[in-house]
Amino acid sequence: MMGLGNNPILSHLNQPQQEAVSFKEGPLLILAGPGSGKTRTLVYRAAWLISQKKVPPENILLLTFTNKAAGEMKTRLKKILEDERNKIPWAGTFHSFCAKVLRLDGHFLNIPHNYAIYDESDQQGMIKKVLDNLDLSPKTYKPAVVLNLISQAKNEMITALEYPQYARGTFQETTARIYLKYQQFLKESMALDFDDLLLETVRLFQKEKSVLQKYQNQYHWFLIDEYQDTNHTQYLLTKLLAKKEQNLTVVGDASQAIYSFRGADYRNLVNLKEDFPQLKIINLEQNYRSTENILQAANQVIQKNSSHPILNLWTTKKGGEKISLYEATNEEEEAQFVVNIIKTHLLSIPNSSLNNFVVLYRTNAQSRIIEETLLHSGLPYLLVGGVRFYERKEIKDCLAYLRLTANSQDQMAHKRIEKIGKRKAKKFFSWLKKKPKNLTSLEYLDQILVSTDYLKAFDENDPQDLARIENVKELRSVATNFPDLNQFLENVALIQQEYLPAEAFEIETNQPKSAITLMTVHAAKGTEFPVVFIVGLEEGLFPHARAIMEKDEVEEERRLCYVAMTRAKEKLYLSYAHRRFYFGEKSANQASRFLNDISPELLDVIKSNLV
DNA sequence: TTCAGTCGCGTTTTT
DNA sequence: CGCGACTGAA
Ligand SMILES: Nc1ncnc2c1ncn2[C@@H]1O[C@H](COP(=O)(O)OP(=O)(O)OP(=O)(O)O)[C@@H](O)[C@H]1O
Repeated sequence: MMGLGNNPILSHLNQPQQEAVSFKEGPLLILAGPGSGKTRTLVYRAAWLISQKKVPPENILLLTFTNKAAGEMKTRLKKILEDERNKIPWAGTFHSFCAKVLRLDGHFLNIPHNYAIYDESDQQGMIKKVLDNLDLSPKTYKPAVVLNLISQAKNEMITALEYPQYARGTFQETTARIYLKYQQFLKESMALDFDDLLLETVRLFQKEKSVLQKYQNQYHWFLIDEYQDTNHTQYLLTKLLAKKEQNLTVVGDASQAIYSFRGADYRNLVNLKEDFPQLKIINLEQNYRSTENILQAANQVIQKNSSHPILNLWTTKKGGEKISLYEATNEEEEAQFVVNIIKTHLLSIPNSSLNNFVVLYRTNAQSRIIEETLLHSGLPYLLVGGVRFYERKEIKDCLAYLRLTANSQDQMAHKRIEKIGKRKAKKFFSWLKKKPKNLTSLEYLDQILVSTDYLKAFDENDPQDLARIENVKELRSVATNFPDLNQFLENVALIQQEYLPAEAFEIETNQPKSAITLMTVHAAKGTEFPVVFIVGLEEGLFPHARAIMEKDEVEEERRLCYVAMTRAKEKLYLSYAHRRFYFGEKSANQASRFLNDISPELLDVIKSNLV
């Protein structure tokens, strides 16, 4: 046998990475900081299993944090496996996996195969309906707040029937009543919300051993990324699935846990030790992404946290450029600074691509001013997240028709169709009555568009209407990729903000267009860019005002800042504005506490010259 | 049934 | 400030 280092797969990895990739069997936890190659190791491990250990790809389950990340991992895996006619393992989020399981085997829990998946706005609509039904005011019982409590309960596997036991105080007691009715309405609608997907799958596995066995026999190897951001139900799923074969590889970093607001708990990482006593832990300490200066500054920020371990990192990229800090007078000037710097970069490095730049911010609202300034300068940008494609009126209208076509009990889709217009609804329902069976998603969509005269109301000369027509066309092109209607709707529900508009790609090459990326820090998880801007580093914004009361929440903001900084490979720009419009009011802000934690030698401070 | 105008509320972060 | 939800007029 040849030495491990000569192996075509292992030769691209350092020593501890090789150890992880070629780890024989049993539970394995890779704990490592940002840029140390965790994701890379996971991909190579899958490749190793397939090409060296001859594990059939269909026996491997790859779970990621977003479906986009799953897509990227599949692409990288294909590249590594090259000409081998290997298939690629199934890869997706916990939610997608569960959706698939319930589609197939949900009937054991009386979940029909054509169940609907309710997103945030469907959930809110449902809660409003419940409040109406129980004669409660949506002012006292804000749907978002109630939903948050219900979601927390579901994360802990507490059902509507059990919730009253745990409810404390009038608000929670009323929430218990709402929760019960909410579940009843969901059931009537044959619908599940996001949390239900996880919870019901756990219930299914616990209740119906034969189903669990079926999946345990199908999957023998489990590879899970970003484990620090899993919640309790996801932990239970991991345990149930991997218990039998024990071949579990998990990667994570507590310092990058940023989703606790959604029930995630980084302690799931160490909890694995209890449920998998054989657990082997491997640390990766070499960072391949950032310069020494960037790593040092990021480390100075995260060092203030005391609740979780902070993993060591080193790099061979000694020194590097200093971190620039810009103190702007207001948010307009801050945005102008970003644009000016990018322009300067482009001039000094003629062929440098706009894809090298990312602008990160704490809240979505901050993107507006950056967008406006970029638009004004003529520089193309790509907004990740933001007003999502699937949230546009015309798209939601089309989807409501399709949803009711798939599942006639879907109350929220029904309500929306009524709201679109009585006349169109009438036409739609008469079509639905004699609706042909077994058409493709696209055929259904086209028949609906024709029978409701949906596009007739739009005026092609009105640019806004034209955009709507274009959007519907784009929906048609997405539909061609998912001929099965249930799968199409499932994909739409689970992809949500991950969807990139077609205009983001070059027509001929299908490569992403050259553009500056704009996104929230949360959305930036797992990415890397040569040049990173973090804007709005002000007390009250980052850390956010709603997170500065509790120690745990401040620590999470700090981790968020750490994640943001460690996205940068070569150059990091930090900025804040002394004054900023907040809800239409001007407010004065101090520099973020995180900036004070970075030692001055690492910083190059640029003061606004326009004061 | 539709649309224009007003009010009020909100911004953390998202599968 | 900007958007969505609601209301009243046609
Ligand atoms: N052994 C290696 N040789 C060369 N490059 C490497 C090696 N390991 C990792 N890299 C590179 O380092 C960068 C970071 O890797 P990766 O994204 O896998 O890290 P990560 O630990 O998952 O980061 P994060 O925690 O931020 O998601 C990538 O560009 C990757 O290609």
